[in-house]
Amino acid sequence: MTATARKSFHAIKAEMARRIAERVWAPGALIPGEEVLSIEFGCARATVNRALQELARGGVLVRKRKAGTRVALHPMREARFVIPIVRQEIETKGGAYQFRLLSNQVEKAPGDVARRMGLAKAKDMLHVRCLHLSDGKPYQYEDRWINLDAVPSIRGETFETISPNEWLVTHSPFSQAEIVFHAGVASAQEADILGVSEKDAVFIVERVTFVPQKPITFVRMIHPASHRMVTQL
Amino acid sequence: MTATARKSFHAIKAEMARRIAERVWAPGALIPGEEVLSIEFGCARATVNRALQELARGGVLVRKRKAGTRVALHPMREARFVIPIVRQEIETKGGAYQFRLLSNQVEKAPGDVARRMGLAKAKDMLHVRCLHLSDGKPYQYEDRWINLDAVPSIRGETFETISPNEWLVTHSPFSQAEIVFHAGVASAQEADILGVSEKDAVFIVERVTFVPQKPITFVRMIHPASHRMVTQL
DNA sequence: GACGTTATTATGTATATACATATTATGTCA
DNA sequence: TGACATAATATGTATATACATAATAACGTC
Repeated sequence: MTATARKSFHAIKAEMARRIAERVWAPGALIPGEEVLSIEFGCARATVNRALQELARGGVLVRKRKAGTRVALHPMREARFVIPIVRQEIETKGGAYQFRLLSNQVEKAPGDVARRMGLAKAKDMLHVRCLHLSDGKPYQYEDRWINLDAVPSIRGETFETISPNEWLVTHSPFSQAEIVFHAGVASAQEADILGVSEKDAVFIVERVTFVPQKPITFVRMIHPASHRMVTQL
Repeated sequence: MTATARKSFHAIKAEMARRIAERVWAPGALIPGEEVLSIEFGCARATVNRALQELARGGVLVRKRKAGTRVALHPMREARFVIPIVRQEIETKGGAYQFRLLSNQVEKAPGDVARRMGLAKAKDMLHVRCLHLSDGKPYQYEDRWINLDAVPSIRGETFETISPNEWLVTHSPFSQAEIVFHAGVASAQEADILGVSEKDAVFIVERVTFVPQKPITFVRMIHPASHRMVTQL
């Protein structure tokens, strides 16, 4: 590092992160304005701005017009999870991916499913159930309801070579989603499918996806208790 | 309203997101270069660049120098979770927060805890256990090990008015973390503390935080099965 | 045709400038 | 004093320009 400090916004961001971590800038403290910082770092205000904005997005800074920028008092740090398709998730972990279609038919959706999708009353939907395996062992049981009004072209699909998961991500991108994670107990049927004991703990992910104003699909994904969802930040 | 009615990068980003969602730009397809897009939208290249970069960060676009920008083939969408302080989490949900200190002493850390923190051999650490309650009901059982070398000033703390969680976020910001989520079964002790039945499913979050090269704390947070972790995107 | 070198090109970043916008601080008048 | 209009200010965004960088395409040599 030469006397003329590196001035890429990455370096500036790192230096500011260091100051926050080492409490040079204490939690809650007002830090210098962009103008001042740009002079200190010997760069343009836009460069400082970009570094500050990224730190603010990460939750360690709080910015308000006119009021200035301050170090977050309660750093509500945010973690980012990638939401891959199951096949990729398994293959990334080094497993051999397979999936097994368990059922695929049009049915009247139960009330709670319709409610989760924001629909006033139950209606016919495509109900697809399948099991994803890693190295031959059950990895995830997927129980999915698909709104045929939103994705009519899925009607004839047999899902013999492609899983509904993958079909949907490549044929019907969504713009909004709600994801819920929780722990639960395996029902008799679920335990049987996943090859675990009844009443065993399972890791459950539920996801509803939408295009503006229109629900596409509700899916409940169930993993054996051995599953780990990991993230770094 | 034409596509070029507004030219803020937000609007441009939204328009491009729409084109991706509606498959005007199909998955895997190469989209026009920044120069071309800036002409189409009637704005500067920098504006298009910002919109494209944000979409790329969100995972719907993949950019490579010289090769250009294409729509992600397998949109590894990313979800963002805020990691709030438990107290905030409870209060945000409208609960009355309380916490109860269960134990607070220096002990030799078990081997698996030391390993999780990247330490070669076990050593003395501060072991703090406490229970966080929402409206008087057990919400989270926190079992924490703190590396006294990294945070020596915590030694005398009694945690009578402030939880270790809150003490650490305000006194020792971290720069890296690894977070693991999974489902498990409550041990007899855990079940007793959380007020659930033994063998009930529980939602477990484990987190190790570091300052560069130095582990600060390992914490295991256990929620009753009724707990829901929710995110939108 | 197989190779290493060079040119080309799309994105990445920096800069000065300008104006927009939200919010606070200030001043005025009843 | 209190309500309300007005000025001041820090951040937010847009723009034209310039150069950096990575990856590909083109080329020439053997």
